[in-house]
Amino acid sequence: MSERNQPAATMADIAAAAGVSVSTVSRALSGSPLVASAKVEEILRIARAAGYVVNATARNLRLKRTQTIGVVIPLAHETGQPLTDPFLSQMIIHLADEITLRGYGMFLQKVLAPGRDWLQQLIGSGRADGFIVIGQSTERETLQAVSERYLPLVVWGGQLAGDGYCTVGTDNRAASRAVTQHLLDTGRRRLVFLGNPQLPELGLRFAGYAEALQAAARQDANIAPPRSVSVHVTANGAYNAVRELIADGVEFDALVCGSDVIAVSALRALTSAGLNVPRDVAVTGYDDIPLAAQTNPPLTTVHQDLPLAAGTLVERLFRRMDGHDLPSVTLSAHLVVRESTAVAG
Amino acid sequence: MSERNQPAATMADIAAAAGVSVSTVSRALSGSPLVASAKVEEILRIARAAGYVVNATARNLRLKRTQTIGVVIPLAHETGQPLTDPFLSQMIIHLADEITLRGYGMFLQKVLAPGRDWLQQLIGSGRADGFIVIGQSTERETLQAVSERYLPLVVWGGQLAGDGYCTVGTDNRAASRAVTQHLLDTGRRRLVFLGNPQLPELGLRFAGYAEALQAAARQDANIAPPRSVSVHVTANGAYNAVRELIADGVEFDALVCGSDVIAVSALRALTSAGLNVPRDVAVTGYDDIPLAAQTNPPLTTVHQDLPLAAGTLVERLFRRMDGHDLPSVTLSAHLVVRESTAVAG
DNA sequence: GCGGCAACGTCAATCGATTGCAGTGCTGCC
DNA sequence: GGCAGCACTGCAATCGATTGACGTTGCCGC
Repeated sequence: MSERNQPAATMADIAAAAGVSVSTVSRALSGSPLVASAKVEEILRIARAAGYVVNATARNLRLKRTQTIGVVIPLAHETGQPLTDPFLSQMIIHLADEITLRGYGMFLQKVLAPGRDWLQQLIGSGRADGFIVIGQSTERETLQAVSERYLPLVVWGGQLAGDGYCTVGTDNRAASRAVTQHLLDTGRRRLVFLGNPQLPELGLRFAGYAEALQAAARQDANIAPPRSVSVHVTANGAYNAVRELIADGVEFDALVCGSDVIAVSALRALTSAGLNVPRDVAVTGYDDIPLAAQTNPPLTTVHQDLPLAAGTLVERLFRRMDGHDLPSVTLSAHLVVRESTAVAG
Repeated sequence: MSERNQPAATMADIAAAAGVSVSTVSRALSGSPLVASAKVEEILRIARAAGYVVNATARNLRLKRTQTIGVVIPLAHETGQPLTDPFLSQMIIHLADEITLRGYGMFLQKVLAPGRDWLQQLIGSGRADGFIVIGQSTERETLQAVSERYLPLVVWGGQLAGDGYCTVGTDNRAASRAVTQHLLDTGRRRLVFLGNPQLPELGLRFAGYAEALQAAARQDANIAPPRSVSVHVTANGAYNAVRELIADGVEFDALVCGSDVIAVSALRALTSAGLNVPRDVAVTGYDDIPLAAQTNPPLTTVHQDLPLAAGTLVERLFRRMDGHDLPSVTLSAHLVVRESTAVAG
């Protein structure tokens, strides 16, 4: 093992071996027409034999580009607890696909406790040519501020009025309105929203829910007013919240959950409390993770096209890296009705 | 927008603003005791005001370390088809956690069609200080060759005799033997293995399955010999394979699936063919992804501790980066019995 | 035989930071 | 008063590659 970790060969080594200058090696390797083709062959042969690979760091420094996209997951709202929402992790895989496809690498960074200037720090470090931020967390101001001076930045999340940064996301409000309307149409009257409306996406979903309820309440006085219960995105957050709701004697016949993960946890809580879904309580989610179709009963939810979402994020980002200031995009999402909201009876 | 994408400030700018040399700024920023504390304060103030961030590329070049871990997913065995196994994506998130915790960044790279020297290329590029390869795919020789000359490399996967690289993984063979034994104990006699044994992990799982069968066959002549059906890891691979199995008239009362994803797909196929699980056919998986507990019926599978796995991978890697040549680790995994293997009747 | 023009290579600056070594200026001690 | 010594600070080399601006060589034609 003595040969382990020998210093890697440099261009100078190859140049020496080939009896030419470093410049010539550099040009040969990048296919410049300034080098005689016989020489290019030779240099390539030597480089290959030596297992030489151009040092990315040096090249990046010189060229001021890294061929790398930064993907950032801010988790200001979550203290501790590794977040493992399948939606999130699948998104990352799809982003990796899209980024790899374009010949770029992906620099993944979770930001657990965003300090002052966390995003500026990341951007300023020059590790990536552009950034995708997944989820706004509670960091809207930061995103807003940064986007005013830095173009190659795209955010997955909810599109809020007044926010100037480029977002890609589904129409959370409309989809949530549709979910709520579906529950009302199937006879539910006391709907509780589960999720933290501080987070932009969940805030919009809550807004859609509230709108649908209020509109319906004008026709039907039996409809309970909007009510939201904030929930930690941790493993048992929703479970505990639902158990408390029941313990507190709150009456409800439907839970509009801010995400599928919350819904799955809520299902468990309801079942463990002896309540039947959908007979006693209907439950809806959001995201349509693979799990949603398999729960018992299967979950009514909102389907988001993840590959399309990832593709759109990356495509937007690359066009912004080219200097185009593109606006936000809203992707369509559609209601998927399953048994968790089947008509009681 | 005219101020967008202004060239980032450099250390020289800060030095000029503070009326000192670049060296002093560098020292001040890295907390060197060689700089008068009043001056440090001043430089820090100026740097902060200017939103200055040390350029990571330049620093990396100079220091010859990147504070970055490369995570590589080789997919030689899969042509096309973005792979979205929840196990894999969850693993990535957990790795990101562990890596972030240690103050490192994570460079994620999917290698779709490994060419000659793909891993050497990646390592030689100097983008990361160490590499974690997730899954051996069909690249054992490459891993073997590289590991002889490059220490900071850890592989998630199956541990095969004769392989010299450092792996972390569960005892696939023993766990699979336990699964198979469980099926035999509950009365199954014609067990078919689903998965591609070319892949080390699946090969070991197949081996465990075959061992258990052969041992039992010595007591009971009714036990059918081992039989494996290779399956693409794509969305419908297992579904189609199972349908074909049925169409071909193959008799079986249990499917030992190489992974939960395969099992879920197999469940669908069986159900769609009018077969009842577990009455007509028992089904088992491997990984215990969240989905496994929620399928209908819930899946008997092998639980792997993902956070522990990720933690172990990263811990091994860091110690190898420190120059310690640690051996492979086998993590324990345990059988989780659910209804998909309930006793018939 | 020599001017001139391709064709091909090399020199050296550059990217932005780090750090060993060499000052510089001031203090204090004899 | 002179000098050793300390506390800072700056110079310049360095990391490894890229590339514009020059050499150099060879060959052709007149």
